Amino acid sequence: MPSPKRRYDPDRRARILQATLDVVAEHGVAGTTHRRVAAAADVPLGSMTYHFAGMDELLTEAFTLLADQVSGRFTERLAAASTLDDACEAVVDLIVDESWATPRNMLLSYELYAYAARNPPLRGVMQAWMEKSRAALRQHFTAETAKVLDAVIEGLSIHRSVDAHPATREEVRAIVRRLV
Amino acid sequence: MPSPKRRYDPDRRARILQATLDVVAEHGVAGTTHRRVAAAADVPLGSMTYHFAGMDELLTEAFTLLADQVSGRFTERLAAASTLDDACEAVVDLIVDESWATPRNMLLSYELYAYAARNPPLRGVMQAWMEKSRAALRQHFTAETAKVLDAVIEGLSIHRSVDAHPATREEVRAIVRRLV
DNA sequence: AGCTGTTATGTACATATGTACACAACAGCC
DNA sequence: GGCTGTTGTGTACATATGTACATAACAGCT
Repeated sequence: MPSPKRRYDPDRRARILQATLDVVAEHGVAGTTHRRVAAAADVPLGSMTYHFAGMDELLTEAFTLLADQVSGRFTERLAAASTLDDACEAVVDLIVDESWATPRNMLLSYELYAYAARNPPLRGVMQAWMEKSRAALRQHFTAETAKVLDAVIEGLSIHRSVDAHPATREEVRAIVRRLV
Repeated sequence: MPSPKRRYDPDRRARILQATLDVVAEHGVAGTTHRRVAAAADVPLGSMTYHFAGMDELLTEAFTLLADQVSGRFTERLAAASTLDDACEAVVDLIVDESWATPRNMLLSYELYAYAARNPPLRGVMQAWMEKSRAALRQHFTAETAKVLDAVIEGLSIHRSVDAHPATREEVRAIVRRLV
């Protein structure tokens, strides 16, 4: 039995996962199929069942990747702030910045919430995500304030994505200021 | 041409819509099929296409019904409050009360958010829902506070549904007090 | 009763979908 | 070169699904 060298290409796997998120963003979990993902990732259909045991595994891993990416950027943005004022501004950014609370990210979050409700492993992922966000906030605020801010970020982001006339940056800033 | 008397039974239609929500709650939009809904409503498959032009119409009407029911109860709960203290307690109830922020309601909300993102008519429904909630809050609080409370209710409800150790009623009360 | 238009149902069918699996391609080693 | 075990693909197939539609059931009317 020579050197095992189990070397299946992680690149392809990663590309499929990324494509899965693209497809979910465009068609929803309901419209996500092996074929569509394969087309989006530009891999043959056979690759799907080769790399992933089934639809569940595919979606679970894709959503886990999403949580990692998003919470990573969340933490980065907050870590970049040094003063309390900076931290407040970072929070405002996380709510109103078009490059963060993008329609795509919001959409994927909704799909994740819905999917995780019926998928125990993903519930764990979401709990970890939430805890990581709070930890990032705790670098600048008290534990209590961190919890409230976390909830407000969530709620305002959602409402802004629905509202026909979303709150302006100044309004959001006023709300954040009021909370700290 | 005698009296038109178009009398097709609205009962059956309503029952199908209710069953649709049940099926969505149990299997998600992704797992909702005409056959499953028909079985849940105890009607023949043919009734599906007879009463609803297609899956889209079915889901759109079902989610619209959900929004009406939920926002109705939201408004009722707040209208029952007479003093400011009562109003605060009502808000706390809306967040922590097991009969309101039920797993089922949260789950259906997530599915609705995700679905509405790709369904323009439902976006209007959601905007109306949000506006109605804010109006109910404005009976007791200023417009600004109403907006924040609305967002906090949303965010805290979601986080409570994810959190392994959700905030207690007292903690939530403290947060609400802090905001008004 | 018979006639007529509306309401409702069972069923058939084209298509989409998840998944398995027989094979191909290929790297490493002799 | 040939041999071998692993990695990757094209394809076939059973099943699930949306939807149409030919009838049935029935209410109202004469």
